[in-house]
Amino acid sequence: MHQPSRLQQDLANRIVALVNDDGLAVGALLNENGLARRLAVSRTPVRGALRYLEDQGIVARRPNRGVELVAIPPKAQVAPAEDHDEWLVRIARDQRSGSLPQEITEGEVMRRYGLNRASVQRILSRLAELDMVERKAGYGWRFLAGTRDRATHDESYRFRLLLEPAALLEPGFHLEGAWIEAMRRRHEETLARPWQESSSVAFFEMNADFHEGLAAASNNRFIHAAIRHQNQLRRFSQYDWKFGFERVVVNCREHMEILDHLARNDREVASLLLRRHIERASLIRASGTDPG
Amino acid sequence: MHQPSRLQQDLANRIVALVNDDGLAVGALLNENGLARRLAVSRTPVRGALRYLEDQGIVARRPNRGVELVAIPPKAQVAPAEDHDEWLVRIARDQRSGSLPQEITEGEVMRRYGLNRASVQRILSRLAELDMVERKAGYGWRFLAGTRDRATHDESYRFRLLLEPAALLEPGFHLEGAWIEAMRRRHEETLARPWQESSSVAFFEMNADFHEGLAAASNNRFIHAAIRHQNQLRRFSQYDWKFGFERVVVNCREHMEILDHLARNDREVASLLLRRHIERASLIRASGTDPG
DNA sequence: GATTGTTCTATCTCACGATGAAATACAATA
DNA sequence: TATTGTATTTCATCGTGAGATAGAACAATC
Repeated sequence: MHQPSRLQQDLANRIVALVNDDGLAVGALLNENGLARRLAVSRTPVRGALRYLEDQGIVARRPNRGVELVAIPPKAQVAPAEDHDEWLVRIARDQRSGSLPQEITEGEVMRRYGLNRASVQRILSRLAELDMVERKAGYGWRFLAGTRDRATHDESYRFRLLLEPAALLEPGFHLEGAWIEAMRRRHEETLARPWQESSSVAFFEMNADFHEGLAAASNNRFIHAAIRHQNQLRRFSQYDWKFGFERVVVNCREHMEILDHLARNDREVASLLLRRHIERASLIRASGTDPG
Repeated sequence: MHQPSRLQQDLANRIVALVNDDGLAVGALLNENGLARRLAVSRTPVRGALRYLEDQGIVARRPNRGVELVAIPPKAQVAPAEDHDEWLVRIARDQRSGSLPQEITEGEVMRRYGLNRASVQRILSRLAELDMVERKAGYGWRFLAGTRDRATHDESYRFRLLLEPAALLEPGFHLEGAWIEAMRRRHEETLARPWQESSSVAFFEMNADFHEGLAAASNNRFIHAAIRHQNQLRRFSQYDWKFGFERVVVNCREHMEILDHLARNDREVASLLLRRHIERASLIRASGTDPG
C-alpha cells in the first residue's frame, strides 16, 4: 500500500468532486483516460489516485474492465494535504509573539521547524510578497512587524474601500444565483450554530470568501487579485482575533442584506451597503481590541 | 584585483551616493565601521566595495588610518548589475513571438537560455505572480498568453482608474517639491531631444516612474504596490511598443499639466486630469496599434 | 476499437558537498 | 580608545547524483 504523492491525493479529491458533480451512482465505471484528460494530467497519477481511493474502499478495480464506484464518497475525502500556508500562519504568529528574533537566517528557520532549505525559501519568499519580511543586504531576513499593524490597518481599509464597492459596478459584473444561495446558507448556519471560540477561523474564512467572491464576480482579474491579496494579509493578523458573537451577528446581517440586493440585481444599493459595511468594520477593528 | 561581488558593486554605488549626499570633499577620510552601520551590512563587504573603488582611483587606502577620498566620483559609477528582469522581458517576448511552445518544462528553459535550475525557478515564479504563466498539475508550466492581452487591457485601465485618481486624494498624500521638479525636467528633456525608435524604453520608464511616484506619494502602501505591479505588467507588453512622437508630446503635456496643479497643491483638479489622462491613454492604446 | 496493464523515458525533488562570500571575533596600530 | 588589519566561523549558492514520480509508448484484454 503505497503512500500517495501530493498530486495523487489532490487528484483523489478532485475525482471525488467530479463524481459528485456528475451525479454518478454506485456501480458506475470510471475511465482512466477520461479522468486524465479532464484533470489535465497523464494517466499515471490518475492511477495512483484511484489506487488510493481503492485502499479507502471508495472504488474497486475490475481487471481489464475499469474501476467501479462502490461507495458514495464523503464530501471532503482527505484534508487537502497541508499547504505551505500552515507554515506561513505559524511563522507569522511566532514572530508576533516574540518567540522569533526580528532578524533570522534560513538555516535557523530550517533547524527550528525541521524544514528543508527549499521549503524555507518558498515560505520566506511568500512572506516577502506579503511585505511581512524582507531580505537583508548580505544574507538573512528581517521581519517588518513593527511597520505593519499600525498605519497598515487603515491603509488596507482605505484600499478596499476604493475597490470593493466599485467591483459591484464593473461592466462585466456577474454573480451566479447558486453562489448567492450557497453563501446565504453559510451565513444562516453560522448564525444558527452555537458560538464558540474555535469558530473564529471558520468565520474568518466565510468572511474572506464573501468578499473574494464579490471581487471575482466583477470579472476584473486585477480587482479580484488585489482583494485576494488583502484576504491573505488579513488572514495572518486576524486568525488569532477573537470575535464576539454580537459582532458576528451584525456582520452576517450586513452581508445578507447585500446578498438580497444582489439577488435582485440592485447593484447600486448593494455597492453603497458594501461601502458602509467596510467603513463600519474598519472602525470596530480599529478600536483597540485587535491584539496584533 | 578581485572581481567584486554583486553586493559589493551595489555597496560601491551606494557609498558614492552617500559621499555625494554628505557633500564630502577630496581628502575626506571614510570610516569602515560607520559605512557598515549606515549600509546595514558588516564590514567585510564594505571593505570589498572600498577595494573596488580603490581600483577605480576613487579612494586610496592610508594604512591603519582610513580610506581617503581622492577623486570626485562620477554619478552612476557602475551600471546596477543586471537583474532577473532582463530575462523576464526576454522570455515574455519569445513566447509572444511564438518561438517558445505554450507548455514548457524547467529543463527546456534551462537548456535554451543556459540558466541553472534555481534561476529558472525564480524567473518562472515571478512570471506566475504576474499571471503570465502557471504551473501545470504534474510538472511543467503553461503560458497564459491567449487569455491575456484581450480583455486584460481594459481591465487593467479600469483598475488603474479606480486607484490612481484616488491616490491623489488620500489623506496622507504628500509629494516632495524636488520630485516634481526632477520629473518636470525629465519631461522637458524628452520633448527637447530628437525622437528615435530606441527612445521607446526610456519613454516607457519615465511614464512608469511618473505614475508610480504619484502612487507612492499617497502614502498608502497598497495603492503603491498595486500600481507598481501594473507597471511591471505593462513593461512586458509595451517594451516593444513603438510610440509615435505625437503621442509622446500629448502624453508629456498632460503629465506636466498635472504636475503644475500638484505643485500648487491643487489635488482635486490634478486628480480629475489624471483620470482623463488615463481614460485617453486607454482609448488610444486600445485602437489596435498595439502589437501585443 | 476502446480500455486497462506494462514498460520505458523524461522530469522533478531532495540531500550532500564544495565553493565563495558575509558576519564576527580578535589582534595590531595610530 | 577608536579604527583598521587579520583570522575564524557561519551562511547561502551552485553543481551533482540518487530516488521518486509524471509522461508516453506499446502490449494485452475485453
